[in-house]
Amino acid sequence: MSGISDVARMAGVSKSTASRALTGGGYVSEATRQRVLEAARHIGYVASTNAASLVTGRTKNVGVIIPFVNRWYFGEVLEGVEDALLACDYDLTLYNVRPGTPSRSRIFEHFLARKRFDGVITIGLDPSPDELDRLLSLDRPVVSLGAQYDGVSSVAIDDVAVSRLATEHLIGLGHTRIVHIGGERSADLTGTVHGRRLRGYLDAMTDAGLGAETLHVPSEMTLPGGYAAGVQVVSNLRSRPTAISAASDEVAVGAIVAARRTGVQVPAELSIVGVDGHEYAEMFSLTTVEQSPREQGVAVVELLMDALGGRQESTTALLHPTRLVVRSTTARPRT
Amino acid sequence: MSGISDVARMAGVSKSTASRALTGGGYVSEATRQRVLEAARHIGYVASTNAASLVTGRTKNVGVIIPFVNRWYFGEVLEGVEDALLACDYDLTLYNVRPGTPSRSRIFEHFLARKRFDGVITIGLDPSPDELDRLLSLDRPVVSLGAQYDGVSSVAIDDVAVSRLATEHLIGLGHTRIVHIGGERSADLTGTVHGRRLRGYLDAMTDAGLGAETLHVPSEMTLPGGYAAGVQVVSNLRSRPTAISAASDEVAVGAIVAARRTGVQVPAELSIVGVDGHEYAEMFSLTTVEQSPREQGVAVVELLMDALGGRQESTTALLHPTRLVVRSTTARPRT
DNA sequence: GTGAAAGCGCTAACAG
DNA sequence: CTGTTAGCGCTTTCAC
Repeated sequence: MSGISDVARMAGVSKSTASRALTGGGYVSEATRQRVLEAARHIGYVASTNAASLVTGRTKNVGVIIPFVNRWYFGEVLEGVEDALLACDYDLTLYNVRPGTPSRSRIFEHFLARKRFDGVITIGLDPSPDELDRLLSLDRPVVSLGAQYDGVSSVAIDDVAVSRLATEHLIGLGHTRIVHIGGERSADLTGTVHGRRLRGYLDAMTDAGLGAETLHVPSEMTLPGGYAAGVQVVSNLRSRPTAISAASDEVAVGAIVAARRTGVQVPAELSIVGVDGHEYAEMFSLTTVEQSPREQGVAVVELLMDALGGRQESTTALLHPTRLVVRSTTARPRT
Repeated sequence: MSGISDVARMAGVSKSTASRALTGGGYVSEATRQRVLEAARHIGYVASTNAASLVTGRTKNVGVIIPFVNRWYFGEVLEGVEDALLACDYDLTLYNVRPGTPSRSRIFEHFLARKRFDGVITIGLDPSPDELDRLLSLDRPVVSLGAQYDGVSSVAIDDVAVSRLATEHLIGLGHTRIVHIGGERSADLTGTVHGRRLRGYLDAMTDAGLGAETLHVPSEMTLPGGYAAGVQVVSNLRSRPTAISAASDEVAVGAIVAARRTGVQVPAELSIVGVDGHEYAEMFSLTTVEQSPREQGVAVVELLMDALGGRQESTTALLHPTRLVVRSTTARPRT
């Protein structure tokens, strides 16, 4: 448990000089700096971030608020964020706010208030007005990924465009009976990811003159969710579509599994396209629009670092460059 | 940014009395306590954990070291740990140490040394001797899940028994050509999860007099890993087994997907059994030995809390109660 | 360039 | 039961 005074004594300087040499602030002669560094290394000195925080107000820690850890997209983003944060010498404190759980409110009411971080990153968060209030009243920079609110810089995907692209791909192949799986029944078509993706589908259909053929089957944005919806879609032989536009890759994979269990070949008899660039896409012959969640994580950290580095006013939204790569395994409808 | 002195002033008491009332240490008259609490609530006072840590030495934070976030088992455990930690009023700092990455060494060498936690939880960590050294020299309680080292309390699964059970289930159905997918080629059969699971398979086969029929196809413990191995196993028609014992559910699901793409029905023509209790098991008709990773996460937090609460000597290993529930969808071999 | 002193916000003896 | 007095380990004016 050696402190900075030990280092100072060993190097034959005062605490303040040692501090300057270690943190890089103020003037220190090169010779002295070396001596201090050497001493620190020798006794394995590591500054108590705690004590430093107390005086500087900066914690070298950021809070990450994330609704799910165990969904592919979120897990992937989290790993990207962690990596990028480490590179900047920041620790990451995890706040897992699963919607509707008691821990979610405890986090917003209690844990965030401790302000053990210099800034906050929210991943795909859909905050209630109250939650948003608390977030903003933290008086720390907040950046968000995949959602936009006033006063918060964000990295955003153009969900409408992305989903539209997926749907247009299907239309381009000649499909007309295309159903969309994902989102909630009466979602607003702007405020949520699945809502915007539903919108992209609707837009594409309408533009292609297929507005009347439109069908939306709601589902949770998970693999089991996609499975359940897929079972429903495929089992109804009368209305069975020739293609499915899924709101996410997990949903799409679930739908594929459902189709296969029912004996429907994918993509031969049924074409399915998703959004995200899931690493399992290949295995399931899934056509998908690539998004690289990992890169999104890195991008949002960069944005936060900007905010921490003074640029306080940047509450502008930044559109993440979407790589619109469609893997071409989808089939034309049988005529 | 109101401090404890503001609360004290408002309640008409001294800082120390306010502190006692707030933290619950020492004697305070009920009347005073109420007055202080009221004042604190009124101005929305939240103690600076930082300052408190500086003097008490306790951070109300624990570090979680985990090699993967985006594998089902790990994600699930992480969510369990987070929940349990919140319930104890602890923050969770995430250290994602993917094997072989540069960030891994940076974490062990640099980040852990900051000691911003009261204790550490390692999840399925396979530390090098050097890493283990650093962990132990942290001078903080360390508990582990799924691995055992000297000087560290742990929650452990009986991997050998679990895998043996899975294999015996297959044998009981009448299978004799059973291959095991998982683990590395020359893994030691004690030090790693996949090694022990391989061992359980070998033990079961040997005990059933099938020692000569033994076949191990190595794979990464992931869905794509299981897929690749599954393709290999299924495509070799000559040696094609009638059943597969997989080292984890992800591997098993991968193998199932591989089999289906090759036109092999599962479980009709080929029986596959895994270990973990994956939530997708049902969807893939996977027979699995249930483990509830989430509960394991909770258990390991309990163990850490014990260690934090004084019980310093408890470096004993604790066996996690394994729920050996086999979902019976597996089929007998065709005769 | 370097050192002395003054806290950051809080808790923990120790008297009263 | 409550107030006073010291610091926790570090950074930061401000003289020198």
